Amino acid sequence: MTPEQQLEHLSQGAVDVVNPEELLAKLRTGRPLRIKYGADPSAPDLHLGHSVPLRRLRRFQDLGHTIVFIIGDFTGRIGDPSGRSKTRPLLTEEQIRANAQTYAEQVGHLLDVSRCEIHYNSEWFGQMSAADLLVLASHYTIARMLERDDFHLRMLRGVPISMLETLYPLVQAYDSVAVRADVEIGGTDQLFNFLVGRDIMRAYGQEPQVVMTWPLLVGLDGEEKMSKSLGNYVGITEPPGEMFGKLMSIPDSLMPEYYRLLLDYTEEEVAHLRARLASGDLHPREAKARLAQTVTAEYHGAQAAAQARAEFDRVFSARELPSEMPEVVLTPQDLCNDGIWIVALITRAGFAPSNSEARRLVRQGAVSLGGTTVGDENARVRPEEGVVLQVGKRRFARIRLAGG
RNA sequence: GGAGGGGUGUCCGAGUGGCCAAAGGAAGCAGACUGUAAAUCUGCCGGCGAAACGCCUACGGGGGUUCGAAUCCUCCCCCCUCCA
Repeated sequence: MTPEQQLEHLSQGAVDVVNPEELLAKLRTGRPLRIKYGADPSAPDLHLGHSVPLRRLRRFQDLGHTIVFIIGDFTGRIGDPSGRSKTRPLLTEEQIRANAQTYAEQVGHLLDVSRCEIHYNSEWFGQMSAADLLVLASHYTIARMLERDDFHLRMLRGVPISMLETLYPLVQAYDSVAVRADVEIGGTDQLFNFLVGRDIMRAYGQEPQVVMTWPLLVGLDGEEKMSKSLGNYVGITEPPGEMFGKLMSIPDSLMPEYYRLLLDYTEEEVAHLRARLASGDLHPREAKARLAQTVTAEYHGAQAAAQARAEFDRVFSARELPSEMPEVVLTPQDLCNDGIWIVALITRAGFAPSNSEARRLVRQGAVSLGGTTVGDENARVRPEEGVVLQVGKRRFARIRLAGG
């Protein structure tokens, strides 16, 4: 590939490239570029949102460039108290190592980790003196820091901003200095931080990194960005069935975006997809199933993905029982006298966190045993071996009777 | 340092002495429908309990006033705004 072609290939779908000429110049040197990617040491559960930039990193890697992961263990150990509602728990060194390990494993689904450089930013911040930190801080101004949209809004809304938070962008920027990054990539929410990186690199006499950002993947709710804390995510290590099912639950309106960010559809291809959906040429359900199957296949292989799809059709379209389900073992004592209380059975199966919740489910007609709805919350039941308890549309368990 | 405002359920947010397990919204769950765990509509949505207009827990934390407090007093912790 010529440098021009590489530029084209690498920036496909990017929102910001600051700036393309610099990247082209770097590519023309022919040397492997150093591509920085910051990893959060507190979130070892990678999800499809992370996969968007990770897939871009793969393109860089495939072209022979060097991926430099930076694990923010230094900052992770300080913790940021300003998170208002949820104070982030401080991480110990062991936790961070463990997280980094799982992180690497998960990234391994998308990249050749053995060819990546991995750094902990405590490598350089651990040595840094207070004086050094002040020098770093002197290179930036409060006014510029508060330009950041996030801070700006918080100021307007009266939401607290800690001093530490204002230091974060600088710390992150200095990471770029430490690893001599050529390019830093991430989500659009990182644009400001990345740009601070350019300024700080200049301040330390380095050529500024090229900054590239991609859209944030919207979560399953179709509203907020995908994140673990919002619970609207698909983890990349989730089993095929879960992954497929979760993807089938996205609002129809989200499909084009998912095709674009997860399947690398170009604008033209996305437009074509929209057209086919609008004309009725392609059924939305079919489009979503293909999306779900393709994504699932990327992490679990084509066969597992096809199975997940078949299973989904079976349970939700044909309303049949899933081929596999957890078991609940009942002992003779559980069934003593007149059987087991239906509510107790539900909580035993783990389908409700409290008796009250289980009662509600029964009242709402969500519970069935062996295909027969149990509508009386005070009912006592005496299930046979192998009978299936179903709660709602998607929770199933097979009853097993223990010997004696 | 001074003055003022505020901390409510998973989240946002009303509530200023009993009618408050606490309006409303979001999320979540369930039912109907369907093309799916989409969309839409309806219901539920602290716990315990056979049930109760029953008990327990809950409105930043402690103490107090009162027959009775999310609501009043007091001390403490935390946050915001303006001034310096």
